[in-house]
Amino acid sequence: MTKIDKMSRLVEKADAKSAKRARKKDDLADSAIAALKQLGYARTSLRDIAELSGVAVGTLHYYFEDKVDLITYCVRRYKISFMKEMQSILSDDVEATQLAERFIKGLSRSIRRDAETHRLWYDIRSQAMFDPAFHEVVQDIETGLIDIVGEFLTRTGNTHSEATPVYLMLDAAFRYHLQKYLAGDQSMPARFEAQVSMLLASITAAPTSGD
Amino acid sequence: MTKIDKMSRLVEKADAKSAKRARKKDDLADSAIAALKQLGYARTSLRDIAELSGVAVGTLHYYFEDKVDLITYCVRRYKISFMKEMQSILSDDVEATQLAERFIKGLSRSIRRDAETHRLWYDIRSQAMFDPAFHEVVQDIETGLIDIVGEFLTRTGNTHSEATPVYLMLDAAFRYHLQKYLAGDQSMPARFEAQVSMLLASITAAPTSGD
DNA sequence: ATTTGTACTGGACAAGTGTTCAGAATATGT
DNA sequence: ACATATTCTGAACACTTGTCCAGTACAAAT
Repeated sequence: MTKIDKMSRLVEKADAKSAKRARKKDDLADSAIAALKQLGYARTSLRDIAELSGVAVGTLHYYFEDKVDLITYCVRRYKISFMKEMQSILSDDVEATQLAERFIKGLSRSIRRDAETHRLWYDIRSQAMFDPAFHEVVQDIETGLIDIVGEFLTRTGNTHSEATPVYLMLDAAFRYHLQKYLAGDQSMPARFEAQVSMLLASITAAPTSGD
Repeated sequence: MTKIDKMSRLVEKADAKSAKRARKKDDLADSAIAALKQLGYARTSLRDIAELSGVAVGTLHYYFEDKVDLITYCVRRYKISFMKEMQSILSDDVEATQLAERFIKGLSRSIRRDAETHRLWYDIRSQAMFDPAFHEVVQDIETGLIDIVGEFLTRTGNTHSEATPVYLMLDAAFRYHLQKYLAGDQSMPARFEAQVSMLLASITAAPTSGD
């Protein structure tokens, strides 16, 4: 066995180790998300998470630096999976009008299915206004979301509309209907679809100048 | 002195009492707001507030039921003063285009001047997604804000636009630029004005159907 | 079989939390 | 002047918080 063989062996081992560690970390994150989406950032303690994960509190600190690290990891993880879902809709090979419909339907479905998880995002985004420790996650995720909206606009032939204002509009509507839905109003996902369709039509109809 | 005179005296006294108590309560609330706008809901303790107010912790409980009562009182107090400010702009006797300009300027000025206080609103609104104790304040304030937008639309001759979607748009833009402003970008209030002017133009240009 | 390293435990710690309440201080009414 | 009511205090209470770390369990390599 050559020296290089030995080295590559060691590298493989190390990779397998860190892969296993990463898997476990994600498992813990998933349990943490389940806890966080019920109580929110401030009211969920590490003990709550540990209990729900079936591990000791110390284990959480073994995989995550501190509470902020754990929470940001969770938010990132969830929001990225949501963004991938939206991306996959955008990669569908359908015409513009159908794509818009599918996109909006995807969002309203997400309100119905993952309302509790989404509120965690709004929670952290608000925290970021007070705690710079959350600036980076929020910035990253928000940039990603704007990118998706930009791609959506390109795909639907609205190259003259900017991504940011349209994202803001979608985000506002999403948040508002999510809030009402969580408060018990079952009609909100449908209303969301109607309102967004309308707004999207009026915004993309008129050309907007850049800044 | 008649019986009725005596009674009305007592009533006066009682009124003066409760008026004084109300004044003190508002004083405490103002101090509390000063503390809350720095740290946010979850991270501000009653001791922080008491210290900044120059009273003992017990005094806070003498005027407010509990922490939630105190916080909701503060948010309401601040947000109502903000709404009055906006209302006063709307009562100016100027033509439609000028009014729109003033209104937007009023909002961007509020970002500059009261950024830290506004984030408290977004904080509580997010908390409401988890804690029903905040549902009422959030609902009340949001209804008030939508009313103001409705009045604004009427005054600017946009009777065909609905208040809610326009509020959502304004809120989203406000929040977004506030967030960036708090993160250090000084150019945000100006950008906010530009973007809102643009969006308002495109939204109010196209008629929207009601639901 | 023994060493070495990783994975995990759970008790201890110091610092906080909201809330309560007996009692002191102050104001009010007579 | 006195008595009554209101306003305010701050120590005490019972809990919770994130973090740390000595020690255990387990796996892998020699």
